[in-house]
Amino acid sequence: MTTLSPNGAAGVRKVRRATMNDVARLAGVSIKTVSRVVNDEAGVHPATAERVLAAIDQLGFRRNLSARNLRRGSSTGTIGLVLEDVGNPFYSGVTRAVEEIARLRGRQVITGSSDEDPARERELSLEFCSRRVDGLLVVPAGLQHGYLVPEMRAGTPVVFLDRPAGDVVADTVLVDNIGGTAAAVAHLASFGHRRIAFLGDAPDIFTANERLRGYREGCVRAGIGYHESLVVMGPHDEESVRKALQGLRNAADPATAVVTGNNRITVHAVRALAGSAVRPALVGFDDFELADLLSPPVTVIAHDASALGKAAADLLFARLDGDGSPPRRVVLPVRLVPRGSGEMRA
Amino acid sequence: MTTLSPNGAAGVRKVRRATMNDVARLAGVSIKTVSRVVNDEAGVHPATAERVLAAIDQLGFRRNLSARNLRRGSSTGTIGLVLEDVGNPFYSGVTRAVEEIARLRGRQVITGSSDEDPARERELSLEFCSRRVDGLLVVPAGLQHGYLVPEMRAGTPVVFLDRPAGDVVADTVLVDNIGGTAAAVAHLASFGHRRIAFLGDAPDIFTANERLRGYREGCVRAGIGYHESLVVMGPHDEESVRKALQGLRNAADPATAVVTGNNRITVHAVRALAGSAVRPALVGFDDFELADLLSPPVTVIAHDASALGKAAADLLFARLDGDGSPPRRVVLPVRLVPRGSGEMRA
DNA sequence: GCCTCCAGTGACAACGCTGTCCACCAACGA
DNA sequence: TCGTTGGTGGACAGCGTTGTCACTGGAGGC
Repeated sequence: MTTLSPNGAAGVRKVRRATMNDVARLAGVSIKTVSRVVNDEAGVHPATAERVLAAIDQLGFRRNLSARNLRRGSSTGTIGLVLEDVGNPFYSGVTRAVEEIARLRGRQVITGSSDEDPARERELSLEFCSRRVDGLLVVPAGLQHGYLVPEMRAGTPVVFLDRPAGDVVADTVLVDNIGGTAAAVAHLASFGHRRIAFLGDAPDIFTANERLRGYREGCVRAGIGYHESLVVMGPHDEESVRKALQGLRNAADPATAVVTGNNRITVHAVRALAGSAVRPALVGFDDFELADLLSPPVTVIAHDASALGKAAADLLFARLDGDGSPPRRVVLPVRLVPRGSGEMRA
Repeated sequence: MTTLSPNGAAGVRKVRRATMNDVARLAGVSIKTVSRVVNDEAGVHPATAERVLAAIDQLGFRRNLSARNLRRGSSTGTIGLVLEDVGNPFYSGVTRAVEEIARLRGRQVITGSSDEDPARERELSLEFCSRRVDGLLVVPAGLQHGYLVPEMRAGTPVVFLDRPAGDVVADTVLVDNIGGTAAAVAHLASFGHRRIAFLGDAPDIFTANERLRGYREGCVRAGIGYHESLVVMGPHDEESVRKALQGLRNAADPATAVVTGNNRITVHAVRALAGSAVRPALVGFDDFELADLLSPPVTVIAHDASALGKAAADLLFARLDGDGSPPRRVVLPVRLVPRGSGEMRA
């Protein structure tokens, strides 16, 4: 059993790491021979290799990948992933899927959360480019991505996911936001609902806006008309969702059903509605764990975080493999999962 | 509005990126002057700087951080995070917290999921070391970490989190697993429960084992005794949890309460119990979203993923700042959140 | 007029590694 | 005997950057 303090002699920091040169000196061979051993190249006498390996072991040598990649001009073996918040279950699912694909291709993933801040998104993306990532996956926070044009032109493929880039034509993987909310409205209307409200995120967020469009289309198509008074958009913490629902209930002609624009809003709504006797029907965008076990359960528009991540990563690697076809836009389908969240009118 | 295909001339890949040399040639200055401009060093004539910046812009130059770090021998500005699964909400919370601290220190985070596979954990950790991460955060999957000793000795600080390292004395941040399950048992016993079961994960997982110990201690302390027949340990998918619960219910002296060993098991249990008329009281380890909105709500032992990530990252950066004190073991407190999940006996 | 000083600039080496090319030494056939 | 081959090993350059140091020319002091 080895037990060792991490710092060797206490207080000593920044020990110089052993280099191939050190190994070579210790083994009494040239640095090139060490390189050959480390890279499993042929043409080294077994006895020599043995000596080199012993020296490597003794010095705790580990080859410096930066130097190797610099010299070989080869890829850094890294891909960058910029998203809104790794802590959000949806994006962590995306991250996991990307990691999985990257792993199959022998790449590491370096992530960063933009927190919906365009400046931060830009900072992260460019930082990753400076690190010479082989490719970049970006969930756009802002609307301007001209700053990535030089990077793309220089050969770093970029794939946008969940939202499109603002002013650049590039590979993009989206989900069918419009179809989703339209289906939600159709679903509710099929149960006789005519006063269907929409609670969405800030309208400058692409997905929020698309989902509003889908909602509107759904209303028109269902013949129940689009009424602005039934729409509340904006940043949604628990309190504002509660207020919005209150307003919709107290109106002259109250809403009997609500469509929520993303998982956070849905959860806030569920919490706000808990315990109240008269509850509007609820359909939420994004599925979430335990939605089926609430009472009533929550009908949702489900889309798959890992499918999104996988599609984007696959596209990125296709580009890395030399696919030079025109930029693609992939739209992943969504799926209505009916769970009976009060659609049946009393 | 700039619109540009990412690949420039279709099909052309791997364009050589502009280097400082290219910029220097274009601007008609020496490479060193370009370096000075890029690094905001004093002593460059404004007009010269202007020319250089124009060239940089025209070529889409971005300094190569690998080369820079190699030359300066300075940090790579990266820290590695090896965990079980970024897709798990608990670990994604950890990731987010680590990212946050890293960001304040101007570092990027590179993550990898081990999937509870020791070989994969090792592979990821060593890969990160080859990339010369400034430090490493590891959620151990295995019990042997001697492979990290050379890295630690070479000056890469390593902090283990959530679980301790197997055979290395090193910085570790844990949560109070034993205290947590003990408190859960005490809580249930205070409501008169005497037949309290425990459903835990595979016992070779450190946390699972600790939580079992806490459960046992709690039972003994509450004077209700420890009965092996009330304990089910092992890999837990939904089906096996369902069967275990059935077994506990159909026993001669059935359990009236259940303690579950982690969030996944808790969720499976909730699902298995849904709809049944007679339900045991339930206390779960790990809090989870919407636990309060289930009926009945679920009492939990809560611990904070972001607190764990933050504590570990803080410790790592303290080491990077030169803290050479002996390895520390930090144990974060847990908190019982009573929600009334059937503790009251009928 | 001469010397000093300084702002502005560049030449060069080196970070750790690998690709290229060449040297050396046996053993072999002619 | 010589040239040739194959196996083994090393010298050297250079990836893209920065630290060191030295050079230039014009301003200013005596």
